[in-house]
Amino acid sequence: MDLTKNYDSLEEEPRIQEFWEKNKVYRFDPESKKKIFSIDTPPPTVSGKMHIGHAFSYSQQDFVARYKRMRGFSVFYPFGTDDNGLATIRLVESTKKVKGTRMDRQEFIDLTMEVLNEIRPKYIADWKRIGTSADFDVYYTTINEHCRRISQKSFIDLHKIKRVYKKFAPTLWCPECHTAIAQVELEDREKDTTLDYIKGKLEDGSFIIYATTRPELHPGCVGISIDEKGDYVKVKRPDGEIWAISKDAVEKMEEEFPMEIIKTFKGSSLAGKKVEIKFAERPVFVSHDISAETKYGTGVVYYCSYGGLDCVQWLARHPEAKPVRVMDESGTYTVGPCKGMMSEEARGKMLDELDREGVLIKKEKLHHTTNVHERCGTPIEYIATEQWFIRYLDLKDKFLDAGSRLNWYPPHMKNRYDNWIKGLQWDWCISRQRSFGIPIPVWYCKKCKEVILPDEKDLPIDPVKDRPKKKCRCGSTEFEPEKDVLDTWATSSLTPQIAASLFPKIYDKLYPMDLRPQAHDIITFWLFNTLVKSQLHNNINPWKDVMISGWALDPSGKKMSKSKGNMVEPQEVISKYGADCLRFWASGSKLGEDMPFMEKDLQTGKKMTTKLWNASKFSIMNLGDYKYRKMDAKKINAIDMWLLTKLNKMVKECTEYFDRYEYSKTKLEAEKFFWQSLCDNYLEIIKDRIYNPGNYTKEDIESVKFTLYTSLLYVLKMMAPIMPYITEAVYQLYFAKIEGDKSIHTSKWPEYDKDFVDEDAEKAGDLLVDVSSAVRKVKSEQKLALKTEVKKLTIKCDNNQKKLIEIVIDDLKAVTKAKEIVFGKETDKVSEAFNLGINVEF
RNA sequence: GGGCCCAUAGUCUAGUGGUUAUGAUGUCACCUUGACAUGGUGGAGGUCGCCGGUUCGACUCCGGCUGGGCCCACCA
Repeated sequence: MDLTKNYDSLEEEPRIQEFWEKNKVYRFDPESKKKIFSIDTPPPTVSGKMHIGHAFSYSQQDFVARYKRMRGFSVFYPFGTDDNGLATIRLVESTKKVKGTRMDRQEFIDLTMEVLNEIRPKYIADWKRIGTSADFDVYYTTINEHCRRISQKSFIDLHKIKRVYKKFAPTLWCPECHTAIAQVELEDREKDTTLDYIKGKLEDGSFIIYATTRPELHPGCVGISIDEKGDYVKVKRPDGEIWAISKDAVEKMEEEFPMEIIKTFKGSSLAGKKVEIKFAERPVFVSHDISAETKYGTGVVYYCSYGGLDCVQWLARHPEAKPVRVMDESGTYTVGPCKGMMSEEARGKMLDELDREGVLIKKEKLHHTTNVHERCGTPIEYIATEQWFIRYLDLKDKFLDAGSRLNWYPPHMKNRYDNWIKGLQWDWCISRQRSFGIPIPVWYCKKCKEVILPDEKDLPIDPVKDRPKKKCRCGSTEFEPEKDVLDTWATSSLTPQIAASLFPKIYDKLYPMDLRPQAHDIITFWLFNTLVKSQLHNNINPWKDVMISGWALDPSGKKMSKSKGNMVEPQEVISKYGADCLRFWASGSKLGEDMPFMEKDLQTGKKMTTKLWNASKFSIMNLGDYKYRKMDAKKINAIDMWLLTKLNKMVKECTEYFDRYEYSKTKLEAEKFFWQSLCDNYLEIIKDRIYNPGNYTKEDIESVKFTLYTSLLYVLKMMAPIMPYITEAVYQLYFAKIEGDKSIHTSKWPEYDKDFVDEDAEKAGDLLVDVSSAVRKVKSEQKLALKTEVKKLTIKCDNNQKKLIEIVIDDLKAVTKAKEIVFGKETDKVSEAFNLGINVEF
């Protein structure tokens, strides 16, 4: 770089990045005596490409990391990738055109590892390119040996304290992925379907009418419920048929189905009645249940194993009803007329069958939301299988309490956490029926079925390949391996422990961590799960602070998604504007707020870069061979003191903002100081001193150079966390050799210095700016160039103002090009905008 | 249905119990001045979503409403 050129971020940034890497500027030194600030960096899921939302929130995290580093902390800022989950499997399946469930287990594992090793470096390169100041040597992938060991140890430890258990129970199941999934992996999908009204035959020949959205589950019907306190009726149809429905339902149905009430009674008199349900294995009995309400449907609910969470809960309340298995792991029906079909197809078939049997009376159009698996969009089923769970529903209060001990930035994000916990319905299902992932470290004794756990020192293990080192308690040496793997969240919920144990000697200094930065969409997944693990294992919170970023939205403020095709790729943006511009944009949103992505905002960052470069160019050229030494505040010129006062106040504010993770306000203040005070005014004011040093004393020149040097350096430092490239470029060009730090990013954050704060000087300078502004306005109105000389400038003001202006009168003359300045009353032009009037004679 | 967030010039946005309501972008006029035309100066553009209340005074605090967003639940 040299001063004559324009700054080209596209050319310079890769070079600067290389400089950082070569000099290991962001290296974490475990031996350092500095106080540690540890960050629980989110490990992005390796999925091909970084998206703009990543660029947005990772930039925001990085502002903080860089700030803390400059504040003198030894910043522990590791980097990991999350690559053991379903997302990875899907990536491999789609790029290699294979299907994990149909491949040999080991072959698929090998293939997946191969793909990961190939794409990972390219993927990480995007994070480096946006200027992430993590130490990329402090690295983990959630599938590597280190993570496998810690994750398996976590399983074993929780098993020992009986927090992990295995149970045959209905589970959320994805028929497409062939695996159990967790509540948090569900997504809503709007759907048009029908609510089907069906007749069940009572023993007296009358019919009880129930409505369902899942008629295909008839073979699995296990019961019918009503509200025992509700009002029900028997009605007579024109053809003589007798129906039993709730009283409330009559109103809704009688228009379409003429009916005459012949008897009114309480729901309780239906209880115990036997009902013949078509295609059900055996007759079911009417029972009371709290979930049945007369005002919904017909007031009669039919329950299947398993139509949904409600059915699962109903079965738990009705132990007399035994579940019937109707489908296999692929969601295929194994019994009844729909044998061999999946739910969608089965629904149509079953409706035809029911119609033919004469029990289908009505199909009502219904628009509702169903749960689908977020990874593949497949409607989920509930299937009873054997799964491993972490038992935590009993600890809701503990987690709520732990959550309230975290410092939330911004505070209202805690509500999402609380809301989630209050709504939890299931223990945490951690087993997945996949071949790729961290194996659940368990064998079963073939003889006595006892669970055999490996020794901690042997971890990680793969029970399919490895064998237990000792006999079962019953003496048997025959074992069955557990084939399931752990859900990826079971591992990624251990990132603080995973990262900290990369440096075992200082583990206690790293964990619990200082900060968890992340976006708001995964509060319920990652944040909550991490807290759970830390509480279960160590009874402590995993971090002190959590900082929640918002999302990057599309230009019209809509969420970006692949399906909508409104994604913006950061790579494109960077190759056009550079990383500083992207980061500048990301710094414009308040923490936690979503922000629409608009290309013109990148232009603003570009302008900022150019302005920083040009102002630096001007300053450096004119500082010449200036030897910096701290000046005595008493020897500083008034107008210089004006700027230094503003500078110090800005430093104080910006520091306070950054300590609260309010990087956007820091940026705002620093930008305002730089553009308005420094560039628009100060640089113009001092030009006469700079260009005509002969007209000034040595002290005047020393003062201006000291001020210019300090202000520019401070501005660069304040902006360094946000725009790390341009600030580094200028620092290297000029300041590095004087200041002695190898990088601006390891230099010290400026400190507020009260010696350089002078209220009178600030007021005087402000008056100067007001007057010169008014003069500019006059010149502009008269269509004159700003350099036009003023013969006589008259200022009308009070005595206090006069005294202040006199302090800076030479600078005022210089900046307004006024030959003469007088104070007086003979103003004929009073500017409305100012509380002082001026008169300008040319 | 529950919870949370948001509403400020055409667009995006800052902000505070009393100022002339911030900045960007766009727009209009002027200025090619020895850092910068990727610039500078100035102008126009707002009943701060609506309705009440508290207050001497509300864009700001409180309540309600409307609209938008997010999270959660449910729709048998």
